[in-house]
Amino acid sequence: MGRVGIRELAAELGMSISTVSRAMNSRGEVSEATRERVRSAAERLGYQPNQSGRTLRRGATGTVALVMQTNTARTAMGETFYFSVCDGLQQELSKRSMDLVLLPVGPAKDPYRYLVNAVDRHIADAYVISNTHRVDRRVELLTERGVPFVALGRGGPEGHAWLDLDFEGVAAETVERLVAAGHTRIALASDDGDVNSTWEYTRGCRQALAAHGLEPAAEIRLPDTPEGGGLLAERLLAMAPAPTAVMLAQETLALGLYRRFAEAGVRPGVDLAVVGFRKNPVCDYLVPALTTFAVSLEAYGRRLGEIVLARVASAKDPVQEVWPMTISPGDSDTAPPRVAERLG
Amino acid sequence: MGRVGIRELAAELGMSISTVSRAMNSRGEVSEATRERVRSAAERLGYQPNQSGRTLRRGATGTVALVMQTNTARTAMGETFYFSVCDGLQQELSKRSMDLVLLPVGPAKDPYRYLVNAVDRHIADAYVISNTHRVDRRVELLTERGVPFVALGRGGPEGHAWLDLDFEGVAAETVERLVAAGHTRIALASDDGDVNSTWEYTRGCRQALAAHGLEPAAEIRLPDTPEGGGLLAERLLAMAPAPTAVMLAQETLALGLYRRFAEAGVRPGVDLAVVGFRKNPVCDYLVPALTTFAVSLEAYGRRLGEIVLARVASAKDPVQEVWPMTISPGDSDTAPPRVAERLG
DNA sequence: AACGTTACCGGAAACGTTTCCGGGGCGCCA
DNA sequence: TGGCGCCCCGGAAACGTTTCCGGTAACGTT
Repeated sequence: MGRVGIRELAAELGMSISTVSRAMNSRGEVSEATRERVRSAAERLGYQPNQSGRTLRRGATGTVALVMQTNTARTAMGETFYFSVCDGLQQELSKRSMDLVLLPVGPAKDPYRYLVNAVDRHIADAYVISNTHRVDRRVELLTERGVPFVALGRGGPEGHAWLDLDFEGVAAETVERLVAAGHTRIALASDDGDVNSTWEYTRGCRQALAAHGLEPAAEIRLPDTPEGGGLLAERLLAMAPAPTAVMLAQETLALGLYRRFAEAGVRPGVDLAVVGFRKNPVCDYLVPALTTFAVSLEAYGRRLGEIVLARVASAKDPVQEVWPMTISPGDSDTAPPRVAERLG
Repeated sequence: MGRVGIRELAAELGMSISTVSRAMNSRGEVSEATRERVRSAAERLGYQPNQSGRTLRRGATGTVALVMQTNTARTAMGETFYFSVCDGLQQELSKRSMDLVLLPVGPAKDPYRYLVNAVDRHIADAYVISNTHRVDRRVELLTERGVPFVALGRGGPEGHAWLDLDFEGVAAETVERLVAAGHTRIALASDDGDVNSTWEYTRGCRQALAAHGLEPAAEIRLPDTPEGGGLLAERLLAMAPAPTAVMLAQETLALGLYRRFAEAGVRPGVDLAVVGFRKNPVCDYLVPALTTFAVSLEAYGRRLGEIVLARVASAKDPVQEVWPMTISPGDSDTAPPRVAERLG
């Protein structure tokens, strides 16, 4: 049995295809009775408007695309992040009956070229780009073409809509917390890529330290992997005087850091304070539990959805918003610095 | 400036749109010279064939959809399962210049209805469904409609293509390993959902134990979360005689299990053997490192891509394949059972 | 009774592409 | 030189839908 199109449905009902179309889309003038008749017949025959035909005529796809790097080597914890955000995003989009698709760009592909292709072929009506860089050509591309989009993360030239986590806020609060505990030699560890998020975190950290007349004891950049955490530990152990606290822009580093420290007999939370950035389920189960900052990614995704919908509706007044996070204290930064001093 | 379509490009070149189309698709009779001329002009003007128009005419979208549950509670441990598989899948699909999109189905949505909708609207030419259940209506749906698909995981009625991890093999090897070490009271912990994977794992475990005249000391089912792991520990501690080993169908359980054991003074790998299923980056950094089974998810994804392409090409001879995994020994199952006996 | 208004519906064009069909050159052979 | 086949190319139909435009019937108003 072939697929049933609008023509077949109209023939079955003995009416014109225009009426059927109107009834299905609840738009234009059509009587309530026929609308109901069409709807039930469509249900019965399993008719669904063909997406390509509709898109071709309407010029709009009714979908939003979230393009994401699936670079697994870098973002070991990345999947749950995206999934949670997607849940919230999808919830919000479905209110306007828009769909969400995810466009995975593998490590072999060039993110820019990938996006150009997607935009050219008009895959979606709006795009969410993530993992924004300090200078990001994708932002230029999308603004130039007039395609609605929201950046999940700041970066690139100004004037576009973005939503981002509160990197400075977290950095500042972390510094306050450590300084209040008496720490003065605070090291800073982050990913060695040029994603914008670590740049913001680093900047926030420097600013907050400067407010206390301090500067980072070290700024160490390495791959955002468990192995990178091991390297970080080596670097910290080699320093003299040793820092009494270390701030991690990526929690993944904590894994290797903890292990290397354990081998060296250094106890996080006792001999040295460690604070991560974003809480994930694993953080609580590290020993000692890692102090991080929690955020409802679902709510974050919902807000993202709101912004996307606003963007589709109007190109004016781009929202630029920082999303707050709340501290989730663990046992990894309870060390008073005087204990740690003995190591130096 | 409006989007440039095939008509504009043809006008610019002074030739017909049919020739342009032929040149762009390298099909039909067209001279090498004009092909080159068209290609370069397309490049220059930034022409890309409109996807909807093409799809409408061709009746094929040129994309494969991987539909995946974004049930975030489930995949709590820094997972990159889907991402890694996507990388491999995408690599393989791009050889036939097909695209990959990911369809996220949130916890609020009904996976079956979601798929029905996607298929009706002809989102993709082929589908990969994951998280297959013991009886899975989606399999029936897709076979009935004659839509090419591959199940990432067994399940549902027979006769369709699937690719799955080697649950029985892993279960058998784990049992052999534990029995060889002298264990006889082996407990089995798994997710309390009805996904097919845990069913296969459990079955393989029972079979392997039966071959030694044994049966599981317990079959404990709980939520696949860190908290579930805590519950698991409670259950194990309450048993008398206590099992000397526990097999985990999901590694996430290890997080809560380790912690609750630590609180109770029970040392995994010394007082009790623990073995997980699939290795992820965190497993190596647990203390003690969790014994699991490793698999190249990228290669797995590439194989998946091959199968999908074969499915698109021909509906005959569905591939049904189990993917091997290799043990990655940690320190969590080195306990000889005689030590553990003292607990019972 | 004539006319304007309203509510609903049908015909047909349009969206952008691919592909079938036919036709014009051109070379080759008899 | 005529006929035949081959290589390219142009015209036009088709894919399935939405929407503009016009038209009919019913109804109220003057």
